[in-house]
Amino acid sequence: MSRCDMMKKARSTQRREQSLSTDRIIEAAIELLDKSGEGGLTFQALSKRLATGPGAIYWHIANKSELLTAACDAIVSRTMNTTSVGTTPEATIRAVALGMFDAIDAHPWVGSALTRAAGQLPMVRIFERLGQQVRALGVPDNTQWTVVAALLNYILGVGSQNAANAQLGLEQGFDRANFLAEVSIVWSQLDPNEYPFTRSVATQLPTHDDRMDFLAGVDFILSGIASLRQY
Amino acid sequence: MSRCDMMKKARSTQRREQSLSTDRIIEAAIELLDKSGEGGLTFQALSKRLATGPGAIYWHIANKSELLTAACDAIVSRTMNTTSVGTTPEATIRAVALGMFDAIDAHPWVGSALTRAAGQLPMVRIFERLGQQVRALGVPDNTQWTVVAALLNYILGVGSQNAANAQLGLEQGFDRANFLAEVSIVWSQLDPNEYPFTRSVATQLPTHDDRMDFLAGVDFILSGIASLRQY
DNA sequence: TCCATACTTGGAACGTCATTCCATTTATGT
DNA sequence: ACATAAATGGAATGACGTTCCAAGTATGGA
Repeated sequence: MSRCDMMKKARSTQRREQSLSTDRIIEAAIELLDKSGEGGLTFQALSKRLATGPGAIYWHIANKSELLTAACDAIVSRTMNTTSVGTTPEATIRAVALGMFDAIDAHPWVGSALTRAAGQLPMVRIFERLGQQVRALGVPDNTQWTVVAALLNYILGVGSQNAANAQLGLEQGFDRANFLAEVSIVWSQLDPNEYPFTRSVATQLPTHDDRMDFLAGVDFILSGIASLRQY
Repeated sequence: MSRCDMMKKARSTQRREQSLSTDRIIEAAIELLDKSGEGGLTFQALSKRLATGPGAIYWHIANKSELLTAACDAIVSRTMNTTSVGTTPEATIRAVALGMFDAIDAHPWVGSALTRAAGQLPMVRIFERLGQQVRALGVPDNTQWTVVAALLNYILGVGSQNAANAQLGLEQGFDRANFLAEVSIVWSQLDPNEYPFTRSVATQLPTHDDRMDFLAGVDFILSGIASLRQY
C-alpha cells in the first residue's frame, strides 16, 4: 500500500521528519526542471539528487504526471499570491496575466504542465483570480464564463507557446536570439506569392517584444469585453 | 547517408514507387494518431502497419518530431485550403479560426504538434492567412504583427487546451461528458471563501459549448482590433 | 549482359526512461 | 522487547526512440 493511495487518513505523526517528504521531492523537481527543462526531470536524476532510490519517491508521489502538476501548482500558487492587486479590475487582470507570463518565462516547463493539468488546481487558481475581476468589471452573469475562458485561453496559449520555444532552445543548445534570426531568414525567403504577409514581417521577428505583444493581446480582449458591458 | 540528410539533390527518379515513401509514412502516422492519440504513434506500431522495420522509416524521416510536424502540416494545409473565404476580412478570420478549431477537434494531436513546431511551416500557413486578412482590415503596418500574434496565440491556445483534454480522455478511457461532470463536482466542492467564482460557474462546465466560447473569444479580439482602426 | 555502385530495406541491438517489486530498515504502540 | 506498519532503495521489467548493419534491389556504364 503506497502512501498516496490513502490520502484520506492523514498520518497522525510523521515518521522520519528529516527524510523524504512530498515537499522535498517537489522542491527538488522544480530545481531540476528549472535547470534542464522538462527532459531534465527523470526519476533517476531526482533520486540521485535526493540520495535515495526511485522506489522511495513513488511512495510519496503516484507518478511523474502528478509530480509535474504539483511542481506547477507550487509555482502558480506563489505567482497568484505575489501578484499585486491593481487599482481597477482591468489593472488586476493585466497584473495576473503579466504575472503568469513572467512565471512561465522564468519556469518554461510550467507552460506545458498547465496545459496538461486541465481542470486541476493550478488552472483553477488562475481561473478564480480572473473570474473575480471579471465580475468586478460588471460583466453580466451569463457571459462571465465566456469572458474568463477567453482570457484564460489566451494567457495559457501564449504561455504554452513561449514555453515550447524556450524548451526548444534549452534542448538544442542555441539561444533564443539565434533561433529567431534563423527563422527570420527562412521566412524572408518564402515564396512572395504564397506568403506575402509573413515575408513582409519577417524582419520584425527577431526584434519584437514578446511581453509587449502579450500585453497588447490582453488589452484587445479587455477592450472587446468593455464593449459588452453596456448591454 | 540517410535520404533526409540530402534533401537538396532531389532524386531524379523514384526507385520503388510502390514501396515506402514519405507520403505513405505520413498517411499511416495520421491514421495511428487519429486512432490512439499521440501515444499511439510509435515506430513499432508504424513499422508494423507499413509492414517494414523501424530502420526503413528512418531512411525517409529524420525522427519522430519531424514526422509529427509533417503529419501536422498535412492537416493544417488541408484545413487552410478548404476554409472558404468569407465576404469580409472579419468573416474570413472567423472562418480560419473555426476551421482550425474543428481540425483540432477532429485530430486532437494537431494541437500539441502545432505548439511544438513553433516558427515552422504549419504555423506559418495560419499566420499568413490571418495576416492577409488583418491587412485587409486596414490595421496600420506597425501594429499588424501584434494583432496577428494575438489572434494566432488565442487560436493555438484554445487548440492546445482542447487537444490536451481530448488526449486525456483518450488515454484514460472515460469520455468527455464524464470528465466534465467529475470536474464540475470537484469545483462545486471548493472552499466558498477562496473560490467563490469557480464554485458559482461549476454547473456551467458540463453544458457549455466550447465552440461557441471559442468564437466569442475571437470576436472579443476582433472587436478590440476594431477600436484600433480609427487611429 | 553483367557488374559496380548507390539506394533501400528490415530486423536486431542499445540506451534511456517510467514504473513495479521486494527484501530490508526504521519507527511506533503494546 | 516485540510485532506491526511505514518507508526505503536498489534491482528488475518493459516500452520506447534511435542506431547499426547485413542483406536485398534497382540503375547506369562497360
